[in-house]
Parts: sequence; structure tokens; C-alpha cells
Amino acid sequence: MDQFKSKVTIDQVAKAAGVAKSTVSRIINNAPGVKPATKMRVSKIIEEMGFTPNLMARSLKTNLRKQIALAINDIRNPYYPELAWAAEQVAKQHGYRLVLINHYGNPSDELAVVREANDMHVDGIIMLPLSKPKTLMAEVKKASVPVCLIGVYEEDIPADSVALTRSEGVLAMEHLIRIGRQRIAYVGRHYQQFRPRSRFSVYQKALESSFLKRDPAHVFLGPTASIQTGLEAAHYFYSLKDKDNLPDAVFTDNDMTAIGLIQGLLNLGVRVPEDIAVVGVDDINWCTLITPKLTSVSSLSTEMGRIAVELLLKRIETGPETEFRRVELEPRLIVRESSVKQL
Amino acid sequence: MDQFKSKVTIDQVAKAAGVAKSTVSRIINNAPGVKPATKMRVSKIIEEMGFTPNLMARSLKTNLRKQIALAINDIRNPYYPELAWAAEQVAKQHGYRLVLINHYGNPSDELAVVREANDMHVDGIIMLPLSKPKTLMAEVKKASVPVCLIGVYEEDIPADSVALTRSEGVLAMEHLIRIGRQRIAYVGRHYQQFRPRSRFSVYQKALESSFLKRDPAHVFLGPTASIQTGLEAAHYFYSLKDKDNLPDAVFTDNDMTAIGLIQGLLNLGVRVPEDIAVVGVDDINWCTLITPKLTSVSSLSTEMGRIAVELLLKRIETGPETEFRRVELEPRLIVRESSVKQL
DNA sequence: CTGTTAGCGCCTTCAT
DNA sequence: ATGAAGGCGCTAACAG
Repeated sequence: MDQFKSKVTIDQVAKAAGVAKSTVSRIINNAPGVKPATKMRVSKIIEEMGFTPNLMARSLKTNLRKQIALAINDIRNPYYPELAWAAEQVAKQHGYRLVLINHYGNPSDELAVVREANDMHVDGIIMLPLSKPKTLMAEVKKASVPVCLIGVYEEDIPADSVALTRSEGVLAMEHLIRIGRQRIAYVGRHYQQFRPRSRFSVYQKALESSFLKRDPAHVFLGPTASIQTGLEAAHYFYSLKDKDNLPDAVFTDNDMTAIGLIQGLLNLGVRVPEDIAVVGVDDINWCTLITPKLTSVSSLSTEMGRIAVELLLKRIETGPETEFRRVELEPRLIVRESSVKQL
Repeated sequence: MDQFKSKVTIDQVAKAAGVAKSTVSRIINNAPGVKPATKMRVSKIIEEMGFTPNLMARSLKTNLRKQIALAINDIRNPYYPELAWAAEQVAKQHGYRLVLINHYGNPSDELAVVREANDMHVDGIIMLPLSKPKTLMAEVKKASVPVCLIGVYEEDIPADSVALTRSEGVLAMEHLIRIGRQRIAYVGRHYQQFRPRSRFSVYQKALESSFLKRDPAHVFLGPTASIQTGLEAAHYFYSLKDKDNLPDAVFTDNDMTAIGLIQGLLNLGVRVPEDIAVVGVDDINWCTLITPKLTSVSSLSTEMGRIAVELLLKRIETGPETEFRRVELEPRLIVRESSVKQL
């Protein structure tokens, strides 16, 4: 194992160049106070020897890793790559690396993620939390570095955050009601506890305030934000005994599930949107690539990712002194074929 | 910045427990030779103080990071998340963490990736290289840790590898020819240099050996494996002056581009597969979610990811002594609606 | 069984 | 402008 070309150290360079390590250190860090001549000479040797500083040794000393963690649910849901991509662009621009930490939906793992991030000694953490507020609070407090939250409504958590001005559910439900749907179902993930402004809570409230029937049979909760959950939901609705009570619309937690749901419905001979209109959340790229194209509420993944990194980097610089910032974005409904036949 | 809850160190624990740090070290590493009583007592203190070892300090010492890098092209192409997911499962099982490094297609960046991985002091690197053989060789040799290659045919590179027994192109072209297509086009990425067994080379050879016309106008090369490239290809073919010479089939480098291509063709009123049959490569999940469902040659992303990690971990253990291993998988053609109307 | 010591590779005063 | 020395947090001999 040690026969692999071992990394050259700053000492070796110093020795080879006949200078002290501190001089080499100054050079690789562009520190002032090195005679141009020696700088040039040593730089050449550095180049020749292929020396690159051991980042871990460096950060052990400086306590700076130039690295931020992005805790996500499942990399296989395109929503996260889209967000991560945008976040990475900004991070890179500032000389930071973005490290993804997957916690496949198990909300109890969110705490593990924080611990992991602590251990890795990243400079900051971006989270898209699923936990209930109390747990989340504990998580954030356990973090030994700044945290930036995405998509969280609670206001009293010691972290910067980016969120929407209102739940995606509001736009989705408004839309379905406006186009005259009467029996609107809900398909989504099962949370430990639904936040007051969660998509599901909003769904329930919207039904009430428009005097639509709230039928427990019209709610299907799966374990993950996946195609699979959508397929299962389709079979579930189809298996309802009371065929007259089939939903005529479904508001879906997320686009992946919505896409699975549509797939499942079509397989069962249900027409979308004629028989059942479907609205998702996230507006992932694939919305326009399936048939029918999926109506969705954009949760602004790329903007969120970008802003989260910006907030976090600012916080890393300024420290916890300044007041926590909260950026709010306006969600957008994008109407496509899965909810209205003719646009 | 330093007002954030600072991490507690092994010294603090040792002091608080009234033992030497080495004892604490032995305990957190489950090393033998600690009296159960003290172990119990100190463990409790560790728990109370919330101590977790600084992984960077540890690896500075042990030269082991329990971390492997996966160098990928673009996280937004679902092929990579699928592969990364599988790789991560195996890595986690062995106590390793998987770190993704994106090098958005710029093949010259592949070298940068190796350097980056070196700097990060990961224990090994998995690559899906795009570079031409000579460059690739240089890259692998620059690595200071074991490398495992995915999808490379060259045999003389000092690295373990997982690859297919034959190019995906063989299966794709066989299929298109068998179903009687005469004017088969190619859409793909532009490489610095096409390897002999690359998809494009195989495409050309297949045309020759079946005495089909090789028309330069039937080749469209884009910069990336993206939807966008597919859309552009569709417009390109449509804009050909010689309408009688439109292709009746397209072999596409990758599924993303194939999906974009189909989308573009449908928008232009071209029927798929009646007018143009389309075959992709990778067999990403989305193949079955679009309409028409995409015929594709599976490049076995999850198996590749899994095996690559296994090979790499074995190599990390054994070192460079043992001969480099090469695992070969049989590619599979999955026929769907984009190439034949009735299955 | 437990403590002492000596670095891992780097940065950072403090001298020179 | 450069060198010498100390230490970041941890592990790994070597003593006791």
C-alpha cells in the first residue's frame, strides 16, 4: 500500500531547495515577504517535485477546511442534483468544495448527518430538514459549525435560512380548486409530524376553507419521495371499493411521486388529466419530458441552492455575531398538461 | 466564528477523566487492553462531553481516511446518481464514505480531479474517464492512491477496472440493423479522440460490415451528455436539405441525449419509432417513464458502481503487489417502444 | 493495564 | 527576507 507514489511533503521541498519549511509555506500561501528570486527558484522545485500541500494537515492547523456539507435525502431524486449543482457552482467560485451527505429519508439519520459533518470538520452545513421542529432545533444546536436551512418555516432556529413565502401547497390547491376539481386527494411522504405550514397541512386547510370534502381515503402516505410511492398510490386509489368516490385530482408532495403516480394511473387506464388531474412539487427538469407534462409548483431548487451557499459563506466569515438572516422566495405554479388538457 | 460550540478534544476528555489520552484513544478505537471498569467510566464521560475524534487529526497520523472519491461527469445526469448510489451502499458497508467530484465534462479537468483527490487524501479513486488513453495513463500514474476505472477497454493501465465485454454500440447497432433500418445516424459527445472500442467507432464499423451507407451528415456531436444535445440533434437532422436522406434510426451515445432527441423529434412532428427509431445507452430509470419508452443498452450502472468499490477496497487493503484485476460484465439490450412499435 | 513520548505535515509567531 | 521552534488532535511504540 505504501508503494504507491507517496506524497511529497513540505520538508522534502525545503530540503531540496535548501530553505526552511516556513519559506516554502509562505510561497505556497502567497504570503508576503519572500524575495522574488527565491520565490521563483523554490516555485520551480515545487513544480518539479509535484508538491501539493496536505490539506488535512493544513486544516488541522488553520481550522479551515474550505468545504461545506450539503445534507440531502436521496441523490437519486433529481431535485437534489439540481440543487446541489447550483450550490456547487457558487461554492466553487468562492474556493469551497461541496460535499454531499445522503441520509436516505430516515429522519432519525438527520442527527447522524450533523454528527458526521462535525466529524468531517466541514466549515458549514446546508440542510433540507425533514425532522419535526423540536428535533431540528436539537440538531442545529449540536452542530459545531454554522448551519443554513432550506425550506423551513420555523423562525426561532439559530440558523440562516432560505424558504418560500408560502407553502407550495397553497398554489397547488388553489389551482386544482380553480379548475373545478371536487375530490382532491393527497399523496406524499409520511412525516413524523406535519408542520403547520407543511404541504399536507395546507392541503387539509385548503379543503376546509373551500368547503370540499375531507376524505381520509383520499390520503396516501408512502415512505419515500420516489416513483415507487407514486405507483403504489395509483394502485391504492384504484383499489378503493367505492368507485364513485375516486379522486378527480391529486396533489402530490413531490414530482418523483407525481411521475410515478401518473405512470401508475395511465397503466390502469385512467386518463390524466381528464379523469384525474395531478400536480406535483419541485418542478424538476423531467416535468416537461414525460407525457403528459407535469404541472408543478417550483420550489426553486437552483435559487435555493445558490442562496443557501451565499448565506452560509457569509456566516462563516462573520461568525454568529450578526443576526440570522432569512431569505424568502416566491413559489411559482407552472401549469402543464397533467392538470389542464388545453393550455 | 470561534463562538460556535467548539469541538472537545481527546486531551480534555483525558483530563476530565483523570487518565492519559492514550487510554482514551484506546477506548474510542476499541483497542484491547483496557480495564472494563475504566473503559466504562471514561466512555460515560466521552458521552457526556459529546466527544468525537477529529477525523483529520486521526488520518494525519494513520494515513487512512476511510474515504473514496468517485469522479463523475455531471451529477445532473441520472446515470451518475444511480451508480453513485450503488457505490455508496457498498462503501458504507465497509465503513467508507464516498465523495463525489464533478468535472463537468471538460476532459482536461480529469487531471485536476486526480490532483484534487490526491489533495483530499482519499484512500482511493473511482473514475469513469473520458480522456484518450494516453492522457488517462498519465492521470492514473499521477494518483498517489489506487485507482479503479469504470468502462475502459485499455488493458495496460495500472489500475483495476470494471468494463463491459463488448461495446454497448455492438448491441445497439445489431438491433437497429436487425429491425431493418437502413440510414442509421449517430448522436453523441465529442471526444478528444475516439477509442477503438468507443461507441462511435463501433457505430462506424457496424455500418461498414453491414454494407450500409456511412453518411457524415448522419453524425451529430454535441459537447455534453445532456437533453440539450439531443434537442439540438433533432433540429440538426430536420434542417438537412436532403429530406430523402433523413435517418430512419439514431444510435445515441447516452440516454439523456436520446431522451432530448426524442423530445425534439416529436415536437417536429417526426414519429418515433415509425419514422425514426432511437436507441440509447445506460438504461437509466427514466427510460420507462417517457413516451415512447426508450430502448437502451444497459451499461449496468449499479453493478459497475458496486464492483468498482469492491475492487478498490480490496486494492486498498492489499496494496499494489497483486496483479490488477479486471471484471467484465455482459451488456444487455432492453428493447422498448422507441425502436419497435409492437413488442 | 496505563502513562509518556514522539511525531503525522503544516502554519505561525518570534528571532535573526 | 529567512530560519527555528511550537503546536493543531491524534495514534503508536515503548516504558512502567
